[in-house]
Formats: sequence, structure tokens, C-alpha cells
Amino acid sequence: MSRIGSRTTGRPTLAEVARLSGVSPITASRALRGVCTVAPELVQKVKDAATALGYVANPAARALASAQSQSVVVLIPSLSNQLFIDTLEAIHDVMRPRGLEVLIGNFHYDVAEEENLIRNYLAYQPCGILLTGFDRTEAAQQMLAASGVPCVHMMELGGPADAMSVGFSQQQAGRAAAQHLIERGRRRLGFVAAQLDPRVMQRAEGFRQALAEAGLYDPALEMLAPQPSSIGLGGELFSQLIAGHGDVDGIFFCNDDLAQGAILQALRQGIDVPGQVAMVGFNDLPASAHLVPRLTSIRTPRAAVGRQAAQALLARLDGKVVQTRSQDLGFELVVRESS
Amino acid sequence: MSRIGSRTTGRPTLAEVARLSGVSPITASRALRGVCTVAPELVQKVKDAATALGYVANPAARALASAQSQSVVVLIPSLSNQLFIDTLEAIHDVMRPRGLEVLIGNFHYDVAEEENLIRNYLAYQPCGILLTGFDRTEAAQQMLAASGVPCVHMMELGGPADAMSVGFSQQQAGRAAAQHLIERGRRRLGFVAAQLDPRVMQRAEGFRQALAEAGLYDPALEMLAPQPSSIGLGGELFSQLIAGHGDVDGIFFCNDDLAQGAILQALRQGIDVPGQVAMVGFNDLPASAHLVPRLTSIRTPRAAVGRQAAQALLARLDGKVVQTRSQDLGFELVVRESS
DNA sequence: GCAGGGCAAGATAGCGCTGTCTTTGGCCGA
DNA sequence: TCGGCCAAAGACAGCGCTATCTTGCCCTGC
Repeated sequence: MSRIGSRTTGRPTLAEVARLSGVSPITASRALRGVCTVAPELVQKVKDAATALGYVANPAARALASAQSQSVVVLIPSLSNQLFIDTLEAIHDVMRPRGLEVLIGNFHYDVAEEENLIRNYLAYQPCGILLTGFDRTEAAQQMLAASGVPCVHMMELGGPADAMSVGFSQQQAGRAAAQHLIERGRRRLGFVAAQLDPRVMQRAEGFRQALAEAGLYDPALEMLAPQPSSIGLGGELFSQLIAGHGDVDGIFFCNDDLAQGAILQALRQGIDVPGQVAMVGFNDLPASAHLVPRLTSIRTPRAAVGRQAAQALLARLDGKVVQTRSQDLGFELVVRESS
Repeated sequence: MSRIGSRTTGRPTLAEVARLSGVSPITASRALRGVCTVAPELVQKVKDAATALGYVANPAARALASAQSQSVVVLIPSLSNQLFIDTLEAIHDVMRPRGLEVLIGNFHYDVAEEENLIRNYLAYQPCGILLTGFDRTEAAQQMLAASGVPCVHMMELGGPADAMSVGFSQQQAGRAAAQHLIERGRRRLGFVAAQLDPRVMQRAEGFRQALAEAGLYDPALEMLAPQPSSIGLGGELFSQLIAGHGDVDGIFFCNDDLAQGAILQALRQGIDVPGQVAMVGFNDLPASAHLVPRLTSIRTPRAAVGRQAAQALLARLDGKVVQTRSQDLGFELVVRESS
């Protein structure tokens, strides 16, 4: 009896496509989704009708009927860090062509906020979730497990035995930085870090271990700042470190922007890099190869992490048996002028 | 008769919340949505029940029933440009607390791809769309108009009389760069640009006009490269320009990364900045203030653009009468050592 | 020649929520 | 005291699609 004030959207519906192509709505639905039990000529007819009408399926109706949306949730700790942007872009590039929507949750390095995002995003019934690292609340882990939605963990390796992960060993990367500086004959090695997230702390741990093994570890040469990493902060921390410990002859920065700030600050203060101090950055951001001197850095496969994580998830969704639950994409020490 | 293989999701539904709180599902729905015709004590009861059950509304069902999703589409030309990330983050920060999902479409500076994205994203029945600039296909414009979904245009001003926009005058910004260099006594002024999108070309136009008015315009001093803007490219274009025109004494770069690359290249080649050549960048990216010499740049309100555009859209959705259809947020010439 | 099996296509029945109309009940003025 | 009115709560139906079951057909094998 509802005549007045139609609640319809005005957009063409599956029923109209079905009518135009002379089949039932279900067949039209199957044809458009590529379900293989439909005769090829019918598929063509349906697709033609859909094109003619400008039909695009209503994702809400689809999600409601199938109890699953065509979307993937990505939870990252920050949008301000180039690192995650590269990863995000790679994920987008894999997912979009498959017709999957990417829902981005920025939890600002806060596990409580991440838990909230998980609670809310699970309501979307995503077909998969891409997470950063393994550090989250008990409640968040339980919700994820209870939902049954496939998860892939990015950036770190390890975690629970049944967890899929794509990343590299942050700790090994820290070790590599230390070993490189030691090989270069440096003995008073500093560590400068900001935004002390779990991955930064893993790098710190690796760096410390390598120094300790060489009998060179001196906690006084560590500058750990909780605030976000930035070029300006890098310059400041570098100045402080040098002012307090003039004998420092090598520094590992937990992120390239800190190292870049330090190089520029050194240039300003007339401190010779690498003559007086060698520097090693992390992530190999675009500017690093162009600085004066060019910055030695540990190149991390951040785009590859996004791409492989996305593909691993897709493989899992396609029902393929995923053998390698944990993919180590490694890292690469790129030696340049600063060391 | 469907007993076996329940199609339900296992998640608590509105009906369960209603049952637990002793009201009808509709009342529960209204209570949770904040519809004001529900008695306060009932609202509290319903909210308590929802919390107790861990209820989160199913967005798909909600969108289907109301013919509108709680999401906003943002279409940007690139994720690789820090500019758009800042804008995006600001949009996120405004929308998320309002419970609105942000759907990001990256159209890679391609109007055909943008048209496609619009077609597909309209199927989501978003409650608003944020667009970059005014340059799009006829079909895209028609779809947007036909959909009736409110749009806000970012980054540029002007456009159709009924269009809402938040941005600044790209052309004026180009003029400002030229005027600054002219005031500094520079006479042989170069223009270096990449990623020649409509906004870059507007800046170019403003720059040219100011030069022409001063009788200083020389097309030979323009370097226009279609590829994406980058530090490396900036260094290359700078070298080429100087090699071909040794008398150039001032350069305006359409983006800071180009200018940064040029400054570093100059440092390497021993070219004095600003002694021999003054440089002005665009966007005032984070590194610019720290380079040696510090880069003069035109600071653009990219985060503010995102924030205001988002708020303008929200105001429109709240039914507020929007007076200022076009918001000019201006720009700021930040003079530093490079000029 | 006919039973049985397999497969393509359709009928049916919701998914979980909200727009719309209807009902209920309390309060006011006459 | 009573009719009328308004606000609050509920009944009903349906948004557009797909999971599931059913039907009908053709082919195979004895």
C-alpha cells in the first residue's frame, strides 16, 4: 500500500537487468558475479543489459544478502609516515582491480583506539583484515578470532603459529646497522629514535645486541624520544647527542627523517659526515639518496609488504592453500656517502 | 523451513537489543540513532543493552534500508604526493568522529579513471563526495549531478556558480612567486614543473602573467616535465636549465620536492643559492625549512582545505544553509634563505 | 526404452535495518 | 467531564540482493 514517496534509489536494479536480458534475477546475479553455472551466451546477454542500463550492483544489498562485504580493512598506526602510505598504496593497487574496497583505519599508535576500530570495522563484515604488527589488546585479538575474518599481519614476522605475516625482521635490521658501522671502524655508536612503537624497539634491541656482542654498547649514547619522528627532531636530537658526547663517531637513526635532519644539522654546524660521524638511516625514503652527503640507509620493502600481504589475503580468499604463513621479504643495507 | 546452515552472521542484531531492553526494534533503532522522539530513560536502557551485547549496527543493512550509507567518498589524483595525504588525514580526522567512513578513490591524474571511480562509488550511496578541482569528464559531471549527492571541490576556487569549493587561487600563488623573485631583483626567471595537472598549469599561468607584465617573460626558461614530481627529477631539471641558460638567476618550482632536489644538486655542483640563483618552492613540505639553504616556499593550507571541506560537507548534511559556497583559504609566501 | 544422475535455471525466502503509517495514551481547554 | 490533539511507541513492509532448495531437462547406461 506504500504508493507515495518511493523509497527506491532511482538506480537500476538487478531485476531490471534481468528483465531486459530475459532471465531471472538470480541468473543475472550469477552471470554478473561470474558464477560458472551460467551459459556463456546468457552471461553475455546479461552483461550487455547491465552496460546498457549503466547498472552497478548495490554493495549494501550484496553485503546484507551474502553476510560479507567486498571490502578489506587495513589498520595502520599513522598516515603521517611515508612508510605506511607506500604500503597502503600497494594494497590499494592490488585490491581495487579485484573490485575490493579498502577501508582504512588509522589508530594513531594507540592499541585502545585500534581495538575500537576493530570492533567497528568488523560490523562491515570485511572479507579480510590487514594489520600492522602483533601488538594489540587481548579483547582485540579475541574479536578478530571470533569473527573468523582472515587476517594478515604486516611489517613484523613471528607472532602466533597460525598467524599469516608478511614483513622482515626488525631486529635483524637493527643488527645490520650496527654491524655496518662496526665494520667501518666506528666504536662510539649512538642510537637515535622517536615514535617508540614496537618495531622501533625491536630495531633498538637488535642494534644493542650487536653492540653488546662487540663490547661496544653504551646506553648513554641512546636518544629515545616518544614524540613523532620528523626532520626537525632529528636535527635537535643529533645536536644534543654530539654536544653531550663529542666522541660519538657513528649513529643509527630509527627512521630516515631523523637521519636527514641530522645530516642537514651537521652541514649547518660544519660537522663532517662521515669524517667525524657516520650515519645510517632506516627505510630509505626518497630524499635520502639525494642528500649531501647521500645517506646510507636500510631499505625496507614497504610497498612489497603491502602488495604481498594483499596477495596473500586474496590467495586465502580464493581458497588456495597457503603454505608460507610467514613471508620474510628481507631488507637491504644501501651504503652511500654518509658512512 | 530454512533450518540447516543459518545465513545469519552470529553478530547481535537490533532485534536482540530491543528484546533485552524491552522495547520494539524500531524504538531501539531510533534510540541508537539519537532520534529525539524517544524518552530519555528508554534511550538509556537501549544503549545499555547495546553495550551489554556488544552490538554494533550492520552498516549494510542500514544503508539498504535508508538508501544512504554513512560514508563519504574522497577522490584524489595521487597517494604519492604528501599534499593529498595531509588533506586526506584532515578529512579523516573530521569524518571519523562523526561515524562517517571515508572511501578513498585514487584516480592517478586520469579523468577517465576518475569517471569510473565515480560510477562505482555512487553505488555506495555515499552521503557526500569530496573532489579535487573541477577538471572532469562530462559524463562524470552528469552522474554526480543526477545522483544528487552533495559535492565539495577542493584545492581550486571557482567552477560552476552552484558548486561548493574550498581552496585557494593557484594562479595568484604563481603570481606571488614571480613577484617575490622580481622584488629580489632577479631578472632571468625560470619555471620548473612536473606532473602537469590543472593546478600546476594555473600556477604556471599566474607566474607567466606576472613575468609578462614586468617584461621579463622568456618561454625558453620553462622546464615542463609530464612525469611525476620527485627530488631526483628536480635535480636533473635544474642541472639542465642551468647548463642551457647560465644566466638564470631565479627559479620557481611548482612543487617543493623539485626545489629540494635542485637545492641539493646546487650544493653538489657548488652553485651558490641564492647568490647565483634564488629558488622558490611550492607547498612548504616539512623538509623545506631544514634544507641548506632553507627553502623559500609558498605554504599551502592543505590540511585546512581537507578540514574545511569536510566541515562544509557536514554542515550541508545537517541542513545548515551554507552561505559561502566558495572558501578561499589563501596561501602564504614563507621567505627563507634560498631567496 | 527407461531409470537415474547431473546440471542449468528458477522460485522462495530472507539478510538486518529503517521509512511510513497506525495505534496508544496522556493532557489540554471548553 | 469529554472530545480533540499531540507525542511516543509500535506494526508493517520492503530496500536489492543472494543462499538454498526445487524444478525441469538432457544425457548416459543397461
